[in-house]
Amino acid sequence: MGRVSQAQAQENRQRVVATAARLFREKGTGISVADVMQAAGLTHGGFYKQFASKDALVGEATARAFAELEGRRTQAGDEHGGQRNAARQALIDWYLSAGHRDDAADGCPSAGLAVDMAREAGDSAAHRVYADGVRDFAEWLAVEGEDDGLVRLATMVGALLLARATHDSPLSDKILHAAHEALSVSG
Amino acid sequence: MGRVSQAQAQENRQRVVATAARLFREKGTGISVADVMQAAGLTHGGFYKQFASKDALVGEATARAFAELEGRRTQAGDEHGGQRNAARQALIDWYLSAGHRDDAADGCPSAGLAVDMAREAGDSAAHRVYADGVRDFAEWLAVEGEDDGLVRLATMVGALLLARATHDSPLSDKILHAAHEALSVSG
DNA sequence: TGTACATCAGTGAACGCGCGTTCACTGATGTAC
DNA sequence: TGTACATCAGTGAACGCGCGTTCACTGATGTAC
Repeated sequence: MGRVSQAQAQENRQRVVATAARLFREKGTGISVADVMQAAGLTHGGFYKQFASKDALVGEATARAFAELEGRRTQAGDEHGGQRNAARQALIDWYLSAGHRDDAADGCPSAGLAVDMAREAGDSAAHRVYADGVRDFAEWLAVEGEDDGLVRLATMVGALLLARATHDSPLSDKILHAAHEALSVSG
Repeated sequence: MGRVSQAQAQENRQRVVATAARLFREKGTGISVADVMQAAGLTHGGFYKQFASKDALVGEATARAFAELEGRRTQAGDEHGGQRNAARQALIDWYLSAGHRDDAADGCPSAGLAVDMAREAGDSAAHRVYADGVRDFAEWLAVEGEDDGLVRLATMVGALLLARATHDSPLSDKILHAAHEALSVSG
């Protein structure tokens, strides 16, 4: 193949991060470097020209996934003209939908990466990014003057993960519906 | 070593299942057969004399972990003389404690195995056992005539997994406390 | 109850395979003049 | 603006290692008489 332009190299690098951000959420951070590179349309040998290690990619991909989530929040805010309650409800509608359950790759990293973060060493870059992302998301979900959003987020994450784990059972839809109703009544 | 008595062989088999039930919850079902066997005090070669495959062990260990959870529920019921509300509150107290967060091996399989179930094929024995276990647990958590327990369970699982994923941050305790308060007020 | 032998739980080495990471090589890009 | 050459993104094969699984072997247990 030979050398590639600096602009092309940066584009390739970003594609690897974006691909990893999707695959880590869907399959876990255990997915191989070779699989990520192949999904990004490259061979695995070149990975270490762009990243110091797989851990470094996990850190960047985690940040990227939370940036995508923040994009969804901003979009929900824009679509509802800055009305916080309506924007929050729109995000909750998406969060507890069958679509989100069945598409972890484009979904919330608080849920998709939770177990991988729990089982990893505690002082990594990914960890700090993850904790910051969870805190920001909870703050956005908070109802001003009433709560800090942490319980609302816990209910959303728990319902989503339980629904995914029982995806082959009628229980899966029941969990989503029950959580959605609970979070729509009390707002 | 030579042959071992049938009673000893059964005891060894049960020890492997119990060890796997702990390690799968703590480290995920990705932990190796060799590691499980070593933790049970055996060499890995003999594994296939007792189990058809690693998947078979995952199925049995999942059932065992849910049986342990059922034991906790029964114990909570006994300790409160059959008073359902008090027993439920005792279990919630344990569930949302730092001790449970830091000891996944002895903890709730609904939470500890959720992501592994989500990422596995949908028609395994472990899946059916898992879905049944979640359903039973939710029913036990339900407040008769008021709800079906699914939202309560989702909040508990979500708070526990988020607390584990942020275990290196002050956010972790905050999540547990917020969820515990929410589930103690509304009962 | 004793003896002779078949059974089989557990051992330890090996299998093919995929992992994260390294490296010699390629050849278009970027740069010095 | 052209030319000569150094740079380095990407390739493809290889590394040591651990995975799930298999297998020849051991020798105490269980059983037939």
